[in-house]
Amino acid sequence: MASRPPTNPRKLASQDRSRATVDALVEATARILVKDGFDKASTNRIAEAAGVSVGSLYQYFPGKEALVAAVMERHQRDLTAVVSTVLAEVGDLPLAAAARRLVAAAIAAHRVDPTLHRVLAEQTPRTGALADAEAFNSSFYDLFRDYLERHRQELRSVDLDLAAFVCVTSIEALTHTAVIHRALDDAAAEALVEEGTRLMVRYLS
Amino acid sequence: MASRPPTNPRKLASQDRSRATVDALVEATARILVKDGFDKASTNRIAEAAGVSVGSLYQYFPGKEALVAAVMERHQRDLTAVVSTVLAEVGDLPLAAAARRLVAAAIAAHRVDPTLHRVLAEQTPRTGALADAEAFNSSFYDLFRDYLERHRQELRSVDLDLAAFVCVTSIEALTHTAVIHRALDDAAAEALVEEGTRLMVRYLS
Amino acid sequence: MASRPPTNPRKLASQDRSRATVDALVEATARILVKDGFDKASTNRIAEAAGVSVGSLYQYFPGKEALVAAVMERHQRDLTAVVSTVLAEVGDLPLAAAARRLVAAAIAAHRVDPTLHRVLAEQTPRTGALADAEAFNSSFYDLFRDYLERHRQELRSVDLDLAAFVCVTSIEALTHTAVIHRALDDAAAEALVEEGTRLMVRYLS
Amino acid sequence: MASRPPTNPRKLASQDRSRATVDALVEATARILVKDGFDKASTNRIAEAAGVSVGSLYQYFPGKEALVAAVMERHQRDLTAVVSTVLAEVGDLPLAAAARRLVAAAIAAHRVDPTLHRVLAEQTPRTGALADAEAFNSSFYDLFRDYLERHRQELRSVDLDLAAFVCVTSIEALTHTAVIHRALDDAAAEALVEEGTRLMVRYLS
DNA sequence: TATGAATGAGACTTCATTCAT
DNA sequence: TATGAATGAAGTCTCATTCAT
Repeated sequence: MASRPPTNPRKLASQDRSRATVDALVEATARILVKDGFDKASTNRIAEAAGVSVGSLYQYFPGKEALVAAVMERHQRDLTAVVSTVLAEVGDLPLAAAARRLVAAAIAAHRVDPTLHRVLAEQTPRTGALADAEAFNSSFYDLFRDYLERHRQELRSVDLDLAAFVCVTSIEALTHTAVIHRALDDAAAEALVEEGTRLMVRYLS
Repeated sequence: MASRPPTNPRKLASQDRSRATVDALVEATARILVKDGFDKASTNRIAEAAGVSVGSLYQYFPGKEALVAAVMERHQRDLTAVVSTVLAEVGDLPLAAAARRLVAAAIAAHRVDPTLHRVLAEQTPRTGALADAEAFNSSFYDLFRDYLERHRQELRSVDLDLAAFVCVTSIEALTHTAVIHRALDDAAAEALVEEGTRLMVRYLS
Repeated sequence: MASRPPTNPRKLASQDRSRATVDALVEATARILVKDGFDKASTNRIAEAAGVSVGSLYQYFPGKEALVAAVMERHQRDLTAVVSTVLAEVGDLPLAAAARRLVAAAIAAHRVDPTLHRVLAEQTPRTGALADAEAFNSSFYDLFRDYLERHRQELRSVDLDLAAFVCVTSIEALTHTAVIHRALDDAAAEALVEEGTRLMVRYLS
Repeated sequence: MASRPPTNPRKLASQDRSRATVDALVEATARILVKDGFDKASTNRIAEAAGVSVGSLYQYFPGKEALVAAVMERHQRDLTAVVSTVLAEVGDLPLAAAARRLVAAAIAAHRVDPTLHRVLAEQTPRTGALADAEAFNSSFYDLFRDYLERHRQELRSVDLDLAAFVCVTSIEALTHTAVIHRALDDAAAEALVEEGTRLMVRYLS
């Protein structure tokens, strides 16, 4: 067997290697964030945990902030995945049924990686590059606004942007606070879904 | 009888001096927090801004965290003052009227020192001593629960603790997000009061 | 009963008070030295432990060094008391008997306040004022030289100063090292007395 | 065959650089200890004297203590070299001759770097990591015990461990005190050798 | 004389970032 | 491109000492 043609694969290998390094760095950042908190997450420690030299770290990220931002984005993607899946499923359901599923999904989303979520929410200064990651729930607004738009006839007449803002902000605050600051057993979660659903439904209709 | 021993006056002078130093430090911390953000608020800078030596700072506060906690508490006291005043005023009003005033009060509270509020919310890691300051809105829960208790007959049958949690958390999130992340002109504020009121009233009745 | 004549007693009272303060400070210094070591013995802590203000401390002692020096002197006085008592008792005994008693006394002396002794020996920098307190065993040299002088006829012909130096230094090192760095049970102490005695006696005769 | 991968040489260069930094730091520590004493030996000053940044210092040593410990070890190695050389030379000589050479060697050892020796002995608190360096003369015990073992027939019957302890401790104290606290001219040194030898020889036989 | 608040030099240490190899 | 030794500004904190009251 001859050796594989070198150029393309080599480039690919190189790209893969880059990709792997980037992933390892983001992964290591998340790990340290969860294990030791934001303050202890120094670039040197992250590089070491990623099995990479600090020099390489700076090859791929302009600094610590960028790494944390990457973690935030990845986390946000994970959450969005949960929510948008549900939204797709309930797209045709009437408000009451959809609302219930959505509140439940919000709780589920907050349980994806609660420790990371907490560190990101409580210890990470929303400054500089991180300030933008603060655009946080913006994808949820959009997704939910879409739903509302398509179910306009079920709603009282209302500014959809405002209604989406009110619903998303309230539900996110409710589920966040409940999951992060209270021990949320199944019964409590059930009650929370109940109340959250009522809050949304009665507000919108 | 001989003239009184100078002990008491002396002690008082001493106490005043201490008090003045402590106040100057807390005040300086707030100023720097607002002007330069959490990260720039080093103990040396705070001491300098307070016109006091670092040594004195450490005589009264174990570190930066304690200073920021003191600022948080002071800020929280200010907010609570606004809200509890209104709650006292509306104690006898029916739900709909009270709710409107309360939502307005929540917005007013968030406008007490918005920049400080923002820094505290966005840049201050809730870690160590600061983690407890996270007991944040607990005074609001209590105050509002009292109101609900006294107006029970206007409400559907509901767990008051849970209802208070839902209302306070939602309204606080709504007003916080609106004031902090959106430029809230008077019209928008008016609309927000409208929506917030509706959210609460319909949820509770 | 008339009040006592004021002048003299008052002065005395004052002197007593001074004396008491000085004693309290030295005592507190020793206590902290033993409990927390030299590094933790700050003037503020010493003053507090003595129930006295820092200001007063500086009224009586020029600084931390002076306090430690006072503790050293007091300790040295205690040790000297032990040794000189024994030397007085054995003044007329022949060398062999006297030597045995003296070595035993050296061990006893090292057991007077072993922790303080250790702190003084191991943690206290012999610098500045403390360097002189280093004149340490000088009183022992003198006392022992006296003994040798009075028993000259039992000794080989030898420079008494040199002989005293050799004996005192050796015995002190032996007992110090044994007491401080080894757990010295009764059997070991007995053996040490035996060897120390032999060392001295054979050296001198 | 392609040219060898640069890894090894590079690593070596790296190692050399590290080694040089470490050496410079230890050397600088010793220099400052000698010139200014223990108290003045701050990490910043040491780093500066070594022509290295503080950061580098902390890359290799956890703190001042570790640096001083390294100096102690190096010094101890130097002393041991002197003594063990002589012990090797006199291994076959009879006690009297060997003893004389050993006492002389002890004096010589104390003259290797007397100022450093003094600083280490008088100003360096035997605390934390430094407490262990206190294992100080243990190598001398071992070396000397070996000699005694091989010359057992020349000795009275005696516990070799105890005898080694007595001899090493005494001679070390004698020479230490003489070199450090007395100006030891040649005549005095000669007399000291004489007395030290007598002390050991008569004690052992 | 006593008090203790205040001082501030300076010690220790960390960490984001650079750069020679 | 990777490496990791080196950098040094900057932050945290302590403590001997002073001095107004």
